[in-house]
Amino acid sequence: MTIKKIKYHRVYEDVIEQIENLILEGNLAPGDVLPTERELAQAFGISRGTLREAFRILEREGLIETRPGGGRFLSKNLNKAEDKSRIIENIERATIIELLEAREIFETGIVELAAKRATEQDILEIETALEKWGKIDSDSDDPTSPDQAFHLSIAKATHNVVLVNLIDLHMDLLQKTLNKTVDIPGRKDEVYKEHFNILQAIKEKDPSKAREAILYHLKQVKQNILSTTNGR
Amino acid sequence: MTIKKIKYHRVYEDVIEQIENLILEGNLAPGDVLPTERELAQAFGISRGTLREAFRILEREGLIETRPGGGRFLSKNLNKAEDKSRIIENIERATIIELLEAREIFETGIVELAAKRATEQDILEIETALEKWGKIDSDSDDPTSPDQAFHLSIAKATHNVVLVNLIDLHMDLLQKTLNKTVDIPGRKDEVYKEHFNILQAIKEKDPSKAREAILYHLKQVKQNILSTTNGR
DNA sequence: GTGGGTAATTGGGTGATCCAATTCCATCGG
DNA sequence: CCGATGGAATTGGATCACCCAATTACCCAC
Repeated sequence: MTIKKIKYHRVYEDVIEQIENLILEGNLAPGDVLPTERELAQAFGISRGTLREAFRILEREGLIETRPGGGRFLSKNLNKAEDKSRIIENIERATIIELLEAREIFETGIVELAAKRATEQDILEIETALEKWGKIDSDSDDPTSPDQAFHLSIAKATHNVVLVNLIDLHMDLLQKTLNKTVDIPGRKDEVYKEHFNILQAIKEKDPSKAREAILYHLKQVKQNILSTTNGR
Repeated sequence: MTIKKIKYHRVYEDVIEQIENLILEGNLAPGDVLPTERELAQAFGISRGTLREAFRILEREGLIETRPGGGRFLSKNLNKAEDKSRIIENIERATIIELLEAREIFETGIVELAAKRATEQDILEIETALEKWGKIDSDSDDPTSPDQAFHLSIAKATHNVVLVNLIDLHMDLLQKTLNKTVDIPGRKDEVYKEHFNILQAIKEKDPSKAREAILYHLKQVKQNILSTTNGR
């Protein structure tokens, strides 16, 4: 039997959940005013202070708005507000396979764009990132952040903030798993070579060559990950 | 002179900002224990209750962790915690051009995958979504959500949660702008036709045909948007 | 040392209390 | 009759004193 962490129960979290449920069940409509702090506190059987902690969170998430002296009411765009944080949470729960698959799709697009658009300055930054990767020795504590930096520098060459941030997010989520693959003997040099080829294609402004280079790289990464994990 | 909205000043927001600054300036390192509630409250010159409201937020954002009876300490991965919410904010600030460009990249990948993987059930759901789009009349108040549903149903056919959520996010962000393009005379029927072609290609399990169909559709969408806006 | 018990510390939560902004309504003036 | 006005009640913002439960630190017996 596995050992479960005992999670401390916070009252305010219950309250948040209950209020969220009320909203989702449609018992409360956008724009509706909520009962007063004092009423709700009594109804929930908790103190005003605790209730307000819950409201602070709901406020931050955009579910409710507060008019001091006036009252609290549901904000109009309740669904979207919550969706956005949920989207990231959903992505976090994805399997590595799914992440890699998505990454393959948009990183091929990124390198193609980068090959078309990279300025001399962009290329310089990619080179710098590549060199940092070359310098790390395997005892270094965090070998993936240079890798992140390399892929990020390429994304930046597209001059598209959406693509930059998507890669950013993905590298973050993959980081823990990627760490393990660097330990594979000889893998570090291979990665350097693969990165080098990508850079080369971008320098030559050859989108299809860049595409092939990143596809090969991602294929290797995938293989290495699968050999060190069980796919989650 | 323009009239500025008077923003109500919440004490707890100040506290959050100050603590965040302390962290960013490096005066506090990951893992460090924070002073006790009582000490900090006194230092800030506020009550414990207010201070705790601030901590609730910081806790939710993953910056700090709390051990009841133990104390509060900075969580190890402070940078990432904040990054994640920032990533979405960054994407929200992107121009429409950038959004469309990114979407082109990964929606082509999505339809290709969908064409390979769609089950009969998936195709049924895409058809249903398409029919709903056919039924709306232009006076309807929200013509884009059927459009969203269509593209979302295709993403679902990839059986990859990452791709589903990425499309979800993008459609959300594009929604406001897309609304306008439907008003263009005759555009509604064209969109139906374009959607139909995409579905057809998926039914035929023909990835490259699906790719062409979505590329054509996105090209049209882009043109229509550019004709109704000025690119932001 | 090790284990266990005890006291101090710390966050969790409550309730009474005051303040400031908002809302509501009765009142007054035209 | 109707709109402006000026309190009074209401409501969220914040504080303070207080108690509880979990954690921690420490000392002592073995």
